[in-house]
Amino acid sequence: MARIRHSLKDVAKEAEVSAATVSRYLNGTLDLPVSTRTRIDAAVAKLKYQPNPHARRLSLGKSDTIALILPDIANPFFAKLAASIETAATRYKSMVLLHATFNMGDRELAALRRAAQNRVDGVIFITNHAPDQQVTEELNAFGRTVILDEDVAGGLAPRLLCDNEMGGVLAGRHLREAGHRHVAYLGGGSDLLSTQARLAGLRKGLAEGGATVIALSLLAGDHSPTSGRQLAQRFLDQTGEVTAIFSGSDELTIGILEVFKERGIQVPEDFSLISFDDARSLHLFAPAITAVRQPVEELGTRAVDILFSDAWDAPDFQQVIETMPVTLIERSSVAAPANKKKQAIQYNENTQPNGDKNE
Amino acid sequence: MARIRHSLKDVAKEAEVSAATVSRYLNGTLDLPVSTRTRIDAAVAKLKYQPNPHARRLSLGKSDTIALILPDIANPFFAKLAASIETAATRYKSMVLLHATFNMGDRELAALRRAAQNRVDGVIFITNHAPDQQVTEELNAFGRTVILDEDVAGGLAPRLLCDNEMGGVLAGRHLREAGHRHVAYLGGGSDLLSTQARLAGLRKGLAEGGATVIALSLLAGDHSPTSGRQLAQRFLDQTGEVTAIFSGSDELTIGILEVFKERGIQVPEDFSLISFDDARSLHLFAPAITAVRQPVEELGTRAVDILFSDAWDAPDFQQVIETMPVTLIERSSVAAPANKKKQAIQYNENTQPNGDKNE
DNA sequence: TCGGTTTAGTAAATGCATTTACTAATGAAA
DNA sequence: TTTCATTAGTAAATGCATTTACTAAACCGA
Repeated sequence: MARIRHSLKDVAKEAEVSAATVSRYLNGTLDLPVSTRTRIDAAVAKLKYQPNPHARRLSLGKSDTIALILPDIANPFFAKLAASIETAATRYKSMVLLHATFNMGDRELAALRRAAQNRVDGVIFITNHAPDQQVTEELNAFGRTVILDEDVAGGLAPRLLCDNEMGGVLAGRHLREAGHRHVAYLGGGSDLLSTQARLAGLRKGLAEGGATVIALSLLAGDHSPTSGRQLAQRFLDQTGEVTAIFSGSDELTIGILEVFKERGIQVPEDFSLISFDDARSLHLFAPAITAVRQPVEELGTRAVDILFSDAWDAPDFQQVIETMPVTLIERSSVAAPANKKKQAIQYNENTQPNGDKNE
Repeated sequence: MARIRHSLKDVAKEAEVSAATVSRYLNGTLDLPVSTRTRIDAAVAKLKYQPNPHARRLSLGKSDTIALILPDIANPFFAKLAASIETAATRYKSMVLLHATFNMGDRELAALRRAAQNRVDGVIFITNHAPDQQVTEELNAFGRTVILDEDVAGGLAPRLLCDNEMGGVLAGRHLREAGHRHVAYLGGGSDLLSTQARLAGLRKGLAEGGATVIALSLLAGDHSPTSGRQLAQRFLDQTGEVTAIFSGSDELTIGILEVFKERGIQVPEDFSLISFDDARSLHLFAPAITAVRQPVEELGTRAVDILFSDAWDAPDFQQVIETMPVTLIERSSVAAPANKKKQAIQYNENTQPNGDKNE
């Protein structure tokens, strides 16, 4: 029942000094003789004084708060990211305001506006689609944003991404070493820079050593099990010679596995599979799923560190792109390609032959 | 580059009225003739006026913000809860401040204090351990808290829980019907009311129809894979006649399955298993895990509705306990008990751990 | 003792929206 | 014509911490 709130003025009266004195003493901007100090301390203790944060923020124009804008906190990858961000923010005595956008432009815009309006100390922005111009503008207008996980074309802010291309390379190399030559990438939208980087990496990894490979890419709008299901269905309708799948996220993998399970398709017997993110408990899946793991924790921590770094005035800080390494976690979803005769495929426009070195 | 911020005064000057007029008009507390209205609208548009939220909050003493205090946002169950809470809060034009406590009393205390200090409009409090007195006091001192998911003894706040006892009953009944008579509950601390309710339910469900049963309970401090591993290890050391396990959460289930996998123990051949929460993709596990599902989404939405309901002045509102129904999702982790009385106890120490631990 | 420097503070302005209590002017009814 | 009611507003107080610019007094050295 700590009902009555006391203000600085009350403390000042109690300690028989001015409010300014109390404020400055409490903020360490004023040295005082022991006697005064004692009186103020006593008054603070007696009245259980705690500065009113709203007044404080009004006065200081800042909020001890950062905004975390992300597609969906129920997605385990973002949940883990959020966890490490929250923990890191606590170290900077900052609180975290959560905004889920579901990749909808208007929500992204609303969240950004709200953040700016609230004078948050910084924004961590994560999106899974190529945001429209308005969003980018709002983003750029706000001074202190870190773009995390997915690049935003035209965004004027430091970026922190995982090494998407390397992820593709690791997957491609691993599949090639298992004997695969025809691989499908089922992933997020083709307008995403991460998609492009991963695909490029995949091709590179597959082609290492001069193998002739085909990487088919089926792309979906978002990283969700629902999209995964759709992609899996489309994939099964036009699989051709493909023997392995590189999935763009655990979320997609879920959908893919669901469809496979329903149709009685076996991994890795029928198709090998590599996932991306490794934020779910893939090691307990049937079969345990091999995946490219993003360094989730490090990404979150580092994003906050960047936000609170004092390099923001540096000339090209808004241009900085930082990349964190990914690792391949080998489990049981990759095997040698099945030796099954299938009908020849017609490649549609999505199909891109790659590599033509000698062999 | 929306650099210059304009205040109410600027708008007033521009529209040639007083600040009070603008404020009252904007807040709908003042009817104005069209001419004045037009001038104000024009001024607002021209200056792109947006009220300074800090000033607003200082003035109103409220914050359009609720605090969500939970053990760990990386836990999928809480992540889903957070997602539905955030969505619901948005409907009330409220933002969500995230605080992870890792079930540590001091963090809970700090988060609660911070919330109170920040004059948040409400708190949703989730804990997984029996909080100490200080926490309970702080909780009670704050006027508007909903206790979610796990009861807090002595807490003066409306509670919203799932029907834990019914969860136990459903599990017990299902296991009994499969032929099990000796079941172990591996769950959270015994001081948790949820644990007691589930155990009671489990016994009830097992005993229905007059069967003689034994429910062994091994309890751990927290709902984490690490605890799950420990419990599984302890369980395997003293399993006795037990043929089935009821796990207190998906998190514990993860740990249990990891240990089983390492030791080559099969579910459901060696032991049947039922999990609680169903917030992970248990349907893709090997085997697909039967689980008691909590209505996560409804819990989150309802918690927010309670927070913003206007029943807070009602006499016994602080005493209300609301319960939501759970459902049993049958998958493939429950089978008839193994017929192996003897070998149940001794497991070869030399069994090779093979799976990787996630993390 | 003069001039300069610390020491120990303080008054007042700043950040800004909200709300209460009030006035001035116009119109309408008696 | 007087009076009441309505319309169209406004001044000032409230919420509260912070910071700048300043003073009064004590102290120190020459």
